[in-house]
Amino acid sequence: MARAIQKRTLQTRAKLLAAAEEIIAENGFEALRVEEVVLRAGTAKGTFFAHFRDKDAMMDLIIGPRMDVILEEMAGAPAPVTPEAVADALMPLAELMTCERYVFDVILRYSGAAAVEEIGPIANTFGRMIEVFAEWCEGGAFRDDIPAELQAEGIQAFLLQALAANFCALHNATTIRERLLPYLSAWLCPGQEN
Amino acid sequence: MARAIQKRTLQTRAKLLAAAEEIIAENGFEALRVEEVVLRAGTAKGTFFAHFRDKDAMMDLIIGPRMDVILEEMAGAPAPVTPEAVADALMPLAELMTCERYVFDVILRYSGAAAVEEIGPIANTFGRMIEVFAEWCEGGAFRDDIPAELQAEGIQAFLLQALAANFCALHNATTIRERLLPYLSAWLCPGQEN
DNA sequence: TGCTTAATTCGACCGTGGTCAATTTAATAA
DNA sequence: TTATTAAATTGACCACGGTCGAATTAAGCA
Repeated sequence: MARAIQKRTLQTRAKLLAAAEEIIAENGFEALRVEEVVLRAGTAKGTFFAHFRDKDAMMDLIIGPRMDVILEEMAGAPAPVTPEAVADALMPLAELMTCERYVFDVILRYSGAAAVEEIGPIANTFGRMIEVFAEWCEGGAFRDDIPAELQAEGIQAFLLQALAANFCALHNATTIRERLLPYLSAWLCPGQEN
Repeated sequence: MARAIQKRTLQTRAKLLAAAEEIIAENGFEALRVEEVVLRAGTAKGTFFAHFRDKDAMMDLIIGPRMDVILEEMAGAPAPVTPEAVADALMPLAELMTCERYVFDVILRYSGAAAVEEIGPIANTFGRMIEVFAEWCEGGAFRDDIPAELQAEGIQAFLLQALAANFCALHNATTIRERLLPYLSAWLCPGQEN
């Protein structure tokens, strides 16, 4: 029969996550070593992998919620009604997503669920992102020839395009916002003196 | 003073690449092990890393040219003049880019140059891709309120969006083409009964 | 309170990418 | 031809993510 989860289990998991957050606060995501996490948490290495499928799964669990916080702030604020305002509204999320190259890689890798069974925090955030963007588009401020959800998916695609270019040697002279705005204008307000 | 590159050097490099291609042909990209490459090439492990910065750099060198072959075929063919035709024209490239999850990951990682100094084959291909797409858009078949290059970048963004969704648990019921077409129609021909 | 068994933890071990000081090879100078 | 030296190659070694069977702990039952 299925037994209840032990309190110990939750404690161990919390200790591991706390240790990870500590390391990230000190040295960034990239610098996180499983070895170091278990050392600080006072557990064995095997315990780590009993709690998280792999290192990236833990990252998913740490990065996803951070994105959610920002996303829910966006959802709570008044909907932007111009491409410029959309770009502005996206900046906090953009900043988090590009805080490190490694973070952006993890986000990309987990943006679609890694496996069919399991939709992780980041994948969920990407779904939620579409909802939030779609709500902006429902308002009627932008084009009305296509569904709001399609518009939302376009915003997401262009956001990723602009963020990826940020890490590109050829294009990183311009800022993310500068790169993003032309896309958004052309996508959300086609034909309007772009 | 600078000495000429030895013939031996080129031979070794060729042997390593040949061994890698062989392994890929047999078992796919994901299965490639550096250990196995040097074994088949008859060299030491260190030699591999004297020729390629890391394993992924070699992948860049193998995947990039494969993409180029397809891209130049696209460039040689008549330009598509409808969103449907654009989607069709993109399919061969899409198939290569998604042949393996691992391949798509490498492509994404190298699509912007990994480092400022060095623009690799895949990054080059992404630049060339914009040129080819832009030429399609110059033709005047699509919207004319924005520059052809911006249109081209949009096509690239949507291609990547559609390919990424392909690996996503939530969306992989539909085909890449099905996912791509609505984006292209809305992007290239806004306002036309989408 | 002890017994049984599922859940949890442990840590030695492995696979694989990547490093580096030492060695070998070959291009040029003497 | 021989000496010199830069380039290429070698393989033992390291770092680090991840595995697995053994040991331990605690939940439910008699």
